[in-house]
Amino acid sequence: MKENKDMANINDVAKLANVSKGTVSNVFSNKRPISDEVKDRVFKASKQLGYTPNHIARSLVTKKTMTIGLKIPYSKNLTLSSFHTNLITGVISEAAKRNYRVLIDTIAQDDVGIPHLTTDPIDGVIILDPKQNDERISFLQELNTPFVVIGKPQNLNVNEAVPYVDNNNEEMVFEVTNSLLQKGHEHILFLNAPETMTVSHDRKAGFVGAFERNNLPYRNEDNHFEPSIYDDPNKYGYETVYEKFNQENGTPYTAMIVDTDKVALGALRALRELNINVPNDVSLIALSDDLVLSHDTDPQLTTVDLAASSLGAESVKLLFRNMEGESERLNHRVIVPAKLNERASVVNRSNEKH
Amino acid sequence: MKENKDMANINDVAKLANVSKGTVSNVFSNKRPISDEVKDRVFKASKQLGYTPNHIARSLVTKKTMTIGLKIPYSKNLTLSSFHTNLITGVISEAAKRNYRVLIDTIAQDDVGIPHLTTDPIDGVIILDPKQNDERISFLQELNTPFVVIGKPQNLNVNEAVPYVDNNNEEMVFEVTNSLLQKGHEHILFLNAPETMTVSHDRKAGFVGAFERNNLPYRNEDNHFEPSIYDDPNKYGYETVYEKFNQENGTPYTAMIVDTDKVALGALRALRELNINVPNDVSLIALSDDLVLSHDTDPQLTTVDLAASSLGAESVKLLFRNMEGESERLNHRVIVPAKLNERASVVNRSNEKH
DNA sequence: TTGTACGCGTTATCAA
DNA sequence: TTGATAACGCGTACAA
Repeated sequence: MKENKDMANINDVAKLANVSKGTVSNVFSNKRPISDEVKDRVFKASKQLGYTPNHIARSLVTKKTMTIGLKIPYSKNLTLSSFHTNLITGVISEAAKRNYRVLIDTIAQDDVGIPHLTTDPIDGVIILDPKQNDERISFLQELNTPFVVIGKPQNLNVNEAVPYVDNNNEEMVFEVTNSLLQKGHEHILFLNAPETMTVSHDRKAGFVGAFERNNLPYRNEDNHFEPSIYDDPNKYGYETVYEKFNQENGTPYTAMIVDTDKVALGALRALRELNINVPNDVSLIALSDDLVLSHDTDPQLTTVDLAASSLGAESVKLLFRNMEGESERLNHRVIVPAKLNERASVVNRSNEKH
Repeated sequence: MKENKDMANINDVAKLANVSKGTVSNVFSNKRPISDEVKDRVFKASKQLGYTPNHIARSLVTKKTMTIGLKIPYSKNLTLSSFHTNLITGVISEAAKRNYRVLIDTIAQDDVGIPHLTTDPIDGVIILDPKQNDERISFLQELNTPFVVIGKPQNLNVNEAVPYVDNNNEEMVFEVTNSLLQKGHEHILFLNAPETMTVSHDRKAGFVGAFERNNLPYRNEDNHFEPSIYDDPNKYGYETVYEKFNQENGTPYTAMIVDTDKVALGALRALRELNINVPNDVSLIALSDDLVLSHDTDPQLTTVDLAASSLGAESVKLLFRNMEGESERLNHRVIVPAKLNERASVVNRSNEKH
């Protein structure tokens, strides 16, 4: 009965079971066949001593931790959106299929550029919210740590292909914008993500492209990047809409595309206060991931489902391909298509008797 | 230029900088003062070789991983609710304050009883959703791993005090029920959590207690435990309400308390289809954590905020007190009060002209 | 500061 | 085939 004593180790078990260290090791790792009789002795001794193989010592020699990292940057306080939640779920579930677990590591935006003082106890890492010339990417390449980016990396200083998983952002916003233009909306406001995020440029390209395709004039102020001052997306939606729509001479836009579900909620609130009806006065589409939420707004929100869970799962798959060293021959890029869910917040103006 | 070679280790650096291993170690860990000149040599050599201290080797000797585990059981597929999300946020943020990170470990409900084959590379662990006689608790005690339970553990086979963090569930449901009774609701339906979860019994006690206090009859069918068949809480709310309220002779209840926000959404949907108005026909209160959601239902939902983020943060604080060995003298129990947010989904029947 | 034992498994290599 | 032996991985800590 060694109670408060330190845990038993492999030597104690070997001694008690009258076998060697190596045999105990093989019993637990199944690397070599062991006779049932010996196995039994070892298990009995282990149970008696309360022995469990030490994960750390094992990792030291196998160089596997059975863990992948997930690096989530945050701006001021950590707040996980439903996009994050779904993405994390996808990562965890896919990792679990391979008996891997997920180490969540949050970093303040300001610290993104600072290298870690020690290597992480992980076999690979998924990084979120890549910024232009994101220094995390060069660090990881130096350390030779397998990694995958969620979102489109734009590192000009890196010549190798960076593996990443992303939505078809340009195409997705093109399609959404195009469908609005086809429905007779000529003035569309886009509340885009912050300019520092690479995704915002793809989306802007799709937005502008749709106007060009339809031979309609695009004005630069129609694309509105989120200013960095906001840490509350709801507030961003509310204040921006209030500012843009609080005008004497009618509503300047007949449709809006907004970055996230939370921005949409803020926008809805502002429009309600301004007595602007959705969808009759203004149609609204959110690039969103919270399907529960969108069903329970009034009106039900037309959204683009970003399939965050798939993004997470695909990033794990790609990461494992990298970890297995197949990276050279494989696609470095996985595109997860977004899906338009049409609900009640969009109206067709062509049919209207305006 | 050792590129594809293995990473440099402490010996390589020591050799190149012309110092001993120990000195290099101290330069990185700051355990002993080192002259600036030597420090500089070491840093230069490290940079040249791309050396970073190996976290695993360090853990092996310090016996610290700077990581805490978070064990989340799931029933069928892993789905993280907003309660989980907030809780995780609280855990991560509080851990980050101490330079700790969080290893998320999900376990299928069915596997809760199966011991792990190796010790986890963590310094302590937080476990969620304790069940009656949860075997994880005895395992952790055997392994001497510091742990904290979120929710009330009920292990009859364990005599020691189990440290846990919980809401004041009995009191909270008592208050909520009491306030409804005071408002003239005599028939209240409680869609409780599954009977297997310890929390459901505390809540039932508060529910029943409020009837007793008000000298009103409590009927056993008024407390409805969630059957284990559901893995979708929305469906649970929808189907149960449909079944209970789809009757010829008027609505059998004038008020409902439901377990989570998602159950509330399902309940709202069913009531809408049954043409039962909330709150005029039936008042509704959700034991919920999603403040965004509750603002955007129609009507806005009266909820009890479970303060999941605080639950997470407090559990980390308690865990650290345990890890520092102070457990003997300290409180093993932290209660995080829930907070009633009154909104539009509850009506006062005493004032009505019924 | 330096040298060196140490922690705890794994994995050749060798022996039976 | 199975079992035993010894070297190894990578820092830390303590005596010299």
